[in-house]
Amino acid sequence: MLTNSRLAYHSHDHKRCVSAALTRAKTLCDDSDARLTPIREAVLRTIWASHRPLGAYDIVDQMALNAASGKRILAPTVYRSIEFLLAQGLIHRIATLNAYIGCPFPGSHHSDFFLICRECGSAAECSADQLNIAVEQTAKRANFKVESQVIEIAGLCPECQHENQQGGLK
Amino acid sequence: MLTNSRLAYHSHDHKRCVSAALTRAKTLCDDSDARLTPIREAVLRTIWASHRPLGAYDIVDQMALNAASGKRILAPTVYRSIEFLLAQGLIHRIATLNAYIGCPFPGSHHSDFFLICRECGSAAECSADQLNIAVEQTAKRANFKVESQVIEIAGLCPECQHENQQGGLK
DNA sequence: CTAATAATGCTATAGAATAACATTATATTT
DNA sequence: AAATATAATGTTATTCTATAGCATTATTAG
Repeated sequence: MLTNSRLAYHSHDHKRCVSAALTRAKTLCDDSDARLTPIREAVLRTIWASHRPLGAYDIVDQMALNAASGKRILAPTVYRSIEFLLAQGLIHRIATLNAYIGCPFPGSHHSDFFLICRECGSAAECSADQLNIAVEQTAKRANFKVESQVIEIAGLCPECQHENQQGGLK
Repeated sequence: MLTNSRLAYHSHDHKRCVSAALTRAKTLCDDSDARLTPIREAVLRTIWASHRPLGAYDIVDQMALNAASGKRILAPTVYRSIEFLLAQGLIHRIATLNAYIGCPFPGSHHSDFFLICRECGSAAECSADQLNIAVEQTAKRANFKVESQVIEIAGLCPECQHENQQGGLK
């Protein structure tokens, strides 16, 4: 099973996640003649600020804060960057949250799903053959031809399960 | 595998789907002391007009048409009915479409998923142990505690695959 | 019958996403 | 380098989805 759940839910040197994501993004865009402009890169960096899916307007606000000097990047521009990053496979949309999250392993073709913690908000991306096979087989039994799939699982991540136990009834 | 895919994708006597859904709804609401008011029933009937997920504002429009005489039912009222019907398990929300669809087998506890045809818009609900087990096991490997899941699969239903073949390159 | 609770009506607004068109930047061709 | 085409961004307005807040009406409980 391919997953970034270790990183997503536990404290770690997140700067490495960000720099790795940006490096991969540059490489992939170079290879496919896609233009990772400064704005697009800034949007990607903003999304990668954490492992929590981020709403489009949160991105707008964050970018305004970070570039406190210049002019605001407005919603349509952010949405265009999102569209670009989605097309490149550098980010994913979380339908149940209307939010966006960085893809930890772009480039590798994968049918992915997300484990989203309702407590801390962090989401891990996973790819499991077993699940993809189950999807294919059940669809096949209905003679349905699968083209895309959205699998979003909500619950408690390891850390937040632990904290809930410690916290008792609170 | 529990599914209504036969009905959802193929022509059938849909009036029976509607009356069955309404009968079940009344029974379930009676049993749980939930009040299936005329408006709520009308919303449920509107959603059951087809096997295609229906947007909240489409419901608003349809209800205005049907009750052409009296006064319009406005969005907040429709959303309240939706909230009620979701709570009773009589309908489901399709996150990828921001739309709502009748549950063909309410009352039975089931972790369900949807096969949504991008061509005709019809969606079948399915419940497959194999898929639920796969979800549980993959989540377990990440030490993630599952509470709810959204699985929405898009593609082509049997009918629309067939039509595409017949239509050739068009 | 009255008080309490639930449901609906109604207005406004929040939140997510895109349309349409102007402007600027980048790439391509000559 | 200049001219042209293409891509990206700026800007304003709007559409679509969903809910907040409060008034009114209906239903239930005592």
